[in-house]
Amino acid sequence: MTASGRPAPSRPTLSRDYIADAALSLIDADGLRKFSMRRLGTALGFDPMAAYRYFPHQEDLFDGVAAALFNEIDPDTLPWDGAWRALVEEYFTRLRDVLLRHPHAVTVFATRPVRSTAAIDTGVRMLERLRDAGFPPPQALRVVRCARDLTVGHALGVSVLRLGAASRSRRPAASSPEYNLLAEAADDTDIDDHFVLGLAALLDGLAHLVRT
Amino acid sequence: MTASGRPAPSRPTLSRDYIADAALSLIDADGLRKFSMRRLGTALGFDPMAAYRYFPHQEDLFDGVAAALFNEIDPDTLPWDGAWRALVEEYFTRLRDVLLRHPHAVTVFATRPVRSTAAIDTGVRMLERLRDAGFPPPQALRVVRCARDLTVGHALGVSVLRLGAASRSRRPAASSPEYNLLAEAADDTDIDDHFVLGLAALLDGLAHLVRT
DNA sequence: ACCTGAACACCGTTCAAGT
DNA sequence: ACCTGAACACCGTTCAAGT
Repeated sequence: MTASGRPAPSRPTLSRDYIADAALSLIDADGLRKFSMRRLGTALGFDPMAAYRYFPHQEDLFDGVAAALFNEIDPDTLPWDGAWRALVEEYFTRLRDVLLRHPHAVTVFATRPVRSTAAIDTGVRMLERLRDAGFPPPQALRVVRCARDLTVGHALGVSVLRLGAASRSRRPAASSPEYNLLAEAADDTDIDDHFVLGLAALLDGLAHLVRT
Repeated sequence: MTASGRPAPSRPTLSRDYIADAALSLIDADGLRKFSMRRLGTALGFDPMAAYRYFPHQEDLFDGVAAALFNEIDPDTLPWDGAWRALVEEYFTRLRDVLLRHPHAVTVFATRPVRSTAAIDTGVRMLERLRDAGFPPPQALRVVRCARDLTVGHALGVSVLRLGAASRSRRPAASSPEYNLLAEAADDTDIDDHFVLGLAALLDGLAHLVRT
């Protein structure tokens, strides 16, 4: 494929997608704090500035990372032909699963809108499906935005707690009786098991927006 | 109050709270990207390393900024004696309002748990109130976590869009008919008006957890 | 035309040197 | 004992110099 005659097993052909995937891998491995454009360039086997030939700014690269995360949802295999409720639950459950698989990258996803064509097409298709199910488009948009806010907020909160648990686990000693109520309740509930409950409750509460 | 006899109108007494408030002001004014420990020190009128005498790491300072944001909720004036539903709605509505007043600081709040005594006391009080209203404490904790996830996710999403709207407003031209459904729906809905709807729906859907 | 790395203007953090 | 700023090991980004 390459014009050069080198063996070059360590120098793949660069492209925006390839670089964005490599950036995500680097973030997964070492955390967002340690990520840098320079480290990415050398990790790719090129000079430290290599990524700049494809992404003029770090922000643009992070847009690509967010798009890569979105693609991991695999939106084409969603149950588009089923009930709106099952579609929305599956979509956002997948989004949560993807984000929790990449705890170091959740903030990258949460701090920018994903405007890739895949993301826009999926958004349009979701609105169409909800409209066909009886939601006026503005209400359908509100449903999707609410579910997205819950999902992203949840993934971010869980990731923050899981990543922080290793480093600074300064949970205060259960001394005061007041603290015990919170501590005991926390010990009895997994850190992430409220998502299914919350998403179901949210959609229950929003179902009445059909034909309003 | 100070031991020195200087006029010193520009050199206030430093303290952790004072520095955290100053850091929040600096973030509000110039954005999180431009914030630095050095800029904070000089903004306070001291040497660039001044903040390190009170916060050993930037992370600790950001914990203080998050605690300052929490205090802006003014939890003591919440309707603690009213219905659980009104209490939870007011609490998270205030949290949203605080965060939207500080769009540059939302990520600081969203990326760490607030473990100040004020935050813990408020959390315990909220659980007590929900328990008295009939929620078993683990379910009460799930209710609070769901509402927090929705609120933080919402504030983050809205802040990101508002801050990004000025700089890179690359919304594609409404060319394709497919795009129009999303664009038209977006034009007809404010970027943040789904929060009241979503929080109400969520709490509607969770109310059945009482006495389960 | 593409590639490379020196250079600029910054960071967070440490710590030796002052007072 | 407290304060200060030089110094270290980095950044993102630009751009002159190479090929």
